[in-house]
Amino acid sequence: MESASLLKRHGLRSTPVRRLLLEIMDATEHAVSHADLEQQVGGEADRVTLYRALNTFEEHGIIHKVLDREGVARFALCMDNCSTHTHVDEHLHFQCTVCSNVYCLPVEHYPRVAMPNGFNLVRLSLVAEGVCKRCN
Amino acid sequence: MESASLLKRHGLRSTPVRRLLLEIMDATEHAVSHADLEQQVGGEADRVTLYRALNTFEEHGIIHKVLDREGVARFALCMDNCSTHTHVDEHLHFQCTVCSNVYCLPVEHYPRVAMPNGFNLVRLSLVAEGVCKRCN
DNA sequence: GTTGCAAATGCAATAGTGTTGCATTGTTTA
DNA sequence: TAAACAATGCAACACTATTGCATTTGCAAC
Repeated sequence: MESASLLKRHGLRSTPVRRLLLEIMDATEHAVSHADLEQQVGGEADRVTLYRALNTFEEHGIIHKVLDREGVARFALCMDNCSTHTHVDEHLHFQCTVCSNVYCLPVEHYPRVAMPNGFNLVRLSLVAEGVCKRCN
Repeated sequence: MESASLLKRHGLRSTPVRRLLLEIMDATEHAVSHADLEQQVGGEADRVTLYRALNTFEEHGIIHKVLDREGVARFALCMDNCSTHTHVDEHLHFQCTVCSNVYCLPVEHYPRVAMPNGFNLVRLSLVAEGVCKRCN
C-alpha cells in the first residue's frame, strides 16, 4: 500500500477515500478534475469529502492544483518531494485543445523574464495549449 | 466618442452599456472582473447583459480574457489591433498577491520552450505572481 | 422623420464549481 | 479498549456563468 505510507509520511490519517484518490491520481498520467474523480469514485464518497481531501493534499505538498482554460481545478501528484513549505513545480502545464486533458510536462530550461520597474516577480507559470500526443 | 467608433469599426451596435464598459476598461490600467464592472456600472445594466457584451467584445478581438488564480475571468482591452481572426497577445499576465489586481505587462523576449515528442504547441501563456508597483 | 427588422437587453431560471456548519463516524494513540 | 480528535456525510449556501424568451432598442432603408 503505497498510498497509505505516503499519507503517513505527511502526518495524515489513512482513510479509504484518501487512499482511493491517491491511487486514481497515481494511475492517471494527466491531471484530473474534481468531476473526474467524483465519477471514478462513484458513490464511495461525498463531493465535499473529495474537495476537502484534495485541499488537504495540496496543503501538504502531495498534489498540486492547476486551473484549466475554463478556470476549473485539475489535480496531479507532485513529482518532487514537495512539502507544506517547499513547493517546487517548475514544469509546464499543457492543455490539449481536443481532449481538454492537462499534462504536466518537464521543461529543460525554465525561462526567466525581466519585469518592468516596480513589479516584483515571485513565481512564473507556463501554461500551454496545443494537441497532446494521444490526439495527434 | 472613442468607444462608439471602436464599436462601429468592429461592426457592432453602439449601445449605452457597451460604450460604458469600454470606457471603464479604457480608464483602468489593470484587468477588471465582471464583479468589478457590475459594481461600477451600478444599476445601469443587467448582469447578463455584461456577460454577453464581454463575450461579444472578446469574440471580436476588442478585449481579451484572463483567468486569475481563483479561476475568475478578468478583462482588458487589447493593445494591438486584434480582430476576430487575428488575436495576438504575447504579453505577461501578472497578478499581485496583495491587491489581486491583474496587469498585462510587456515582455521584450517572449520565451520559447521545447516540447516533448508528440506534443504540438500552439500557444504559450505566461502567468506571473508577485507584488505590483502600487503595493510595493 | 417614420418604419421594419435584426440585434441587444432584461428577467427568470438553471448549471457548475466550490465552501461552510454541524452532527456523526472513523482513525489513531495511549 | 477507550478517549481524543480528525475525517466524513448531509444540508445549505455563495459565486460565476449560461440559456430561453419576451421586450426594447439601434440602425438602415425608405
